[in-house]
Amino acid sequence: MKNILAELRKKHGFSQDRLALELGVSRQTIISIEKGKYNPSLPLAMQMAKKFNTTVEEIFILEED
Amino acid sequence: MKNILAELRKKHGFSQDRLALELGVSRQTIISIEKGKYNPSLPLAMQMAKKFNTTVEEIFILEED
DNA sequence: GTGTAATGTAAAGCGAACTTTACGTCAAGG
DNA sequence: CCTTGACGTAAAGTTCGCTTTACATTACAC
Repeated sequence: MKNILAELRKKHGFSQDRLALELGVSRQTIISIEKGKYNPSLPLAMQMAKKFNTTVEEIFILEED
Repeated sequence: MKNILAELRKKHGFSQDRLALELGVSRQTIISIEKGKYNPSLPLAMQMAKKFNTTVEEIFILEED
């Protein structure tokens, strides 16, 4: 899974810290997801899509196994 | 989080067993998600959307806290 | 040069997602 | 009847998502 979260976040003028706050998660969580260390949970992914007025599929790219 | 997975699955003529097989997860996982016991991981949710030619947002409904 | 904002790493701990195994129910068909 | 398919529950174990804390780096302001 790749994602364009960092790009989207910057485009909307958020710091990692502020985004974390608004999504109700820790800054570590944002960093780890942006860096591809792990995938967000489904509800978190959906909150992100909602916040940036887009869809889960546009932020996260499903790759083949 | 609510979801219409069971409905979609039946509409496409899959048993829980067969869907699990095609998604590469256990039948327990399908049952638990349909019953709302827990949320799927993001990649699993996206595979489901892909399989049913729809989007994550149409299968899973984000609720407020 | 000292502060402070933004980004990053690391590690320990907790609960959630998922697996495997095993057993129970109920309906339909032979 | 008895089997077989589809659905369900339960419990124990592993891995992953997320938290908290603490510390390092870079860059820009004053």
